[in-house]
Amino acid sequence: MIVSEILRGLYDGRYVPGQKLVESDLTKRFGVGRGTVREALQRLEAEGLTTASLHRGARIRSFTRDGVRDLLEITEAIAGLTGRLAAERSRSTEDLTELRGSIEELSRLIEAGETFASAQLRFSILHAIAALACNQELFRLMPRYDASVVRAQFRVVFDAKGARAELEQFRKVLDYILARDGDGAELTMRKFVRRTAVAIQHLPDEYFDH
Amino acid sequence: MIVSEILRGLYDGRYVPGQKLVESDLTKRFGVGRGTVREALQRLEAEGLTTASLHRGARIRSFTRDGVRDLLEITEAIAGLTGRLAAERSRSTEDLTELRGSIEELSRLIEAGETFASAQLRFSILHAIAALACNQELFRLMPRYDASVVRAQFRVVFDAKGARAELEQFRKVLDYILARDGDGAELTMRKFVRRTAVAIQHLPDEYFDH
DNA sequence: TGTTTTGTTATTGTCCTACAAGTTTGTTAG
DNA sequence: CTAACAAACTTGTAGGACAATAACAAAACA
Repeated sequence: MIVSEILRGLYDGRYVPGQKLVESDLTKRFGVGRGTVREALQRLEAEGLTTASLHRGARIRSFTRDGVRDLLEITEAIAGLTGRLAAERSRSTEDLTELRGSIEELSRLIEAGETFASAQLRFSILHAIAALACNQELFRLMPRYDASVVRAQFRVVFDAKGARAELEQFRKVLDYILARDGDGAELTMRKFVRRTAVAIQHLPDEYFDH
Repeated sequence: MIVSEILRGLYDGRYVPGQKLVESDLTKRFGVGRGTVREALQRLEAEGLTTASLHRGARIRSFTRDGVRDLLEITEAIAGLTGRLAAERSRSTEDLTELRGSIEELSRLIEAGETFASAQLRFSILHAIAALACNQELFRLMPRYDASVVRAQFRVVFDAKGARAELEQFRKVLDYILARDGDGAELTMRKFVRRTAVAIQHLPDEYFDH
């Protein structure tokens, strides 16, 4: 699939924010028709990974300082809602124990330096929390790939230290969910995003698009 | 544009939730190629107006009871954020006076029974509030058309009485924005959505998809 | 030299046709 | 009435053609 391949390429640096995606290149690269490529590009745009303008084609998104602030403001609100709903609505105890298991595995992966695997597991943990929230619409919003662009563009922020801090937040959220404390879960999820937002805003200008 | 035409058709009942959208019909109806139709359908799906499944094509979305609850939970969070940011960040006084003018005009349109015009103005008021929030990402989320489906499917809820209640909420939000009261603006915007959600949940089963 | 104009090229937007893959509908036999 | 089968329809995908536009390079001019 073109979309997942570009995502993967974004992770390991083959694609970088701002890069142009030319249709004819992609048809050759993936051996598919132009229609298929165009559909993939549209999907990428809908999910926030690229921006397109008329007769100019698609580029991988590149955030300005304000742009990433705006995105993370919304992400914070959505993450908070997810935490709250998970705490207030989760019923399945087996999902919760599975979540605890995933968190501990993430801890191992981080310490082992398995960055790609831990990024994937991190995503699946967020997905699991969204599942606890029993809200299907969250799944329509969650796989938005703009988060992947943020991680690619501000890679320095997502180091092992940040990962450990995130891990701690995951543990706290899980406790709040178990305690059915909606306020606590919301606040923790929000802090989890805001910590990232603050770290990014502290970066110097050269990390941002202009 | 196909998208806007279908939106319009959804408003005045030519398209109804659950209805199938066949590519060949649309090519004839709009006199465009199949590729163009497919792109339009994809855009509609990305924006939540239709759902598509493999080899079965696209249908206009039809909400279950839980589905619309889920959607409005998220809408409430986003609307709350919009209100908060508008109160905390708005600087331009001319935008504010223009907003006040739009609200008064909406009042006139509602009393005159101009339902389509008032629906459009209502949308542009929400847009104006989002503009006050100074967050470009909100504009990427706002034009999601799933709200149009909700209005089409649960039409009875959006009557003149509801419109007047909304109007009152708009006035309150504007006051909170002028007072730079983020908490008040957030709460009012949230109530504004929740009122709709509650009204919809009170409808009998036959209004919902199963 | 620097700037404006013009022409070339590359890319996208849209259309068309064709065929394979899959779903839905209709028919017939049991 | 049900199940199996066949036909018709719809979608998914490939590939080609053409016009519209943008990006770039070259030429003309001040």
